[in-house]
Amino acid sequence: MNIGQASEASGVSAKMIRYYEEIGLIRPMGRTGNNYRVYGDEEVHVLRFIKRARNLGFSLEETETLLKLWQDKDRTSAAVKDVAQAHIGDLERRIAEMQGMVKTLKHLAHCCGGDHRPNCPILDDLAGEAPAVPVKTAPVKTGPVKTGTSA
Amino acid sequence: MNIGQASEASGVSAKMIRYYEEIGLIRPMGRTGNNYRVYGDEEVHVLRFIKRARNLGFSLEETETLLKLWQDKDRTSAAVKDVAQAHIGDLERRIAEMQGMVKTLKHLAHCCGGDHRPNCPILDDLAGEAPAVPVKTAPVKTGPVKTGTSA
DNA sequence: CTTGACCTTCCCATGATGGGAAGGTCCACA
DNA sequence: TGTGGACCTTCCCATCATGGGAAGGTCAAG
Repeated sequence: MNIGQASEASGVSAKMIRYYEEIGLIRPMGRTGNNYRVYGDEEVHVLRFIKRARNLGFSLEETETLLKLWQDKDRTSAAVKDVAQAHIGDLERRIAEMQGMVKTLKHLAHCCGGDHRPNCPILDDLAGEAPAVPVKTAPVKTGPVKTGTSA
Repeated sequence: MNIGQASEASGVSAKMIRYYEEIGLIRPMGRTGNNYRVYGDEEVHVLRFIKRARNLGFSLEETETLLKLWQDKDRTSAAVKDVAQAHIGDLERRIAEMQGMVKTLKHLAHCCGGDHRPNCPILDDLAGEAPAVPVKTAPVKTGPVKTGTSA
């Protein structure tokens, strides 16, 4: 199986497969005489694992950890659960932060006429005048999570 | 006022102030004889506007739009509201996507013993076996939003 | 033998931010 | 007057995960 077929079968782009190999997330594949990478079902399975982890919002680093745990027969399910729960915490923090933004924005939008006149409470708020809702969003790192359609 | 003081007064790092100037978000500042940028209250006000917009999750591009509307006396509040509502939609999509992830992850974590044994439904799910919850997250772009403490 | 669909590597861009080097400037204090 | 430290300047690099595209090799079918 060439990289194109592995890509097709796993849902991971050829570009990304090469990248994952480059950063050591997956082992360098064997090559045919023409220098083409060769993949088997085993490799596709790994790629799908990665794909699924990414779809659940795990970073590549977390994904690597999970991948190692998956391949480690002496793992404890507690170790896996820890990774998952840390990630859940991450997501929940980011969700809360964004919900705070939405709340403020909805309030401002509600107060805004949305008509032909220039007067606008949204801009007033941004400009620091009329601090309608002094929202207190926590200092949270709202990072990646770029997921495409999930598997 | 030097860049350090403007930074202090606006909450925008000196690094970012220079960057905003470079990308044309703010006008190039005047310089003193020693080539230092000089800032006045006007500029600090603009920087705080940007800071606040960023805290509400607007991208720099959206922030630029808002900034222009703010400075345009012929704007309509409808135009501003449109930008805000598009952003609310964005945020809500991302929130929904992340909530889907959390839901799946919580279910998996719940099913996971979290003990010393290797058996783990989380890994089983990632590996494609036992597709416990075939979550259907929509293909949403869950991008930036990196906000620090809000103003 | 040509055409087109693959594959390869290499470099660049994204978005917003920080880190840090190398060098100039300014002020306060001894 | 000198000097140290706190500023400022520009320039380059890193992040994170991904895509775009160029330049060139390979292969299979027509």
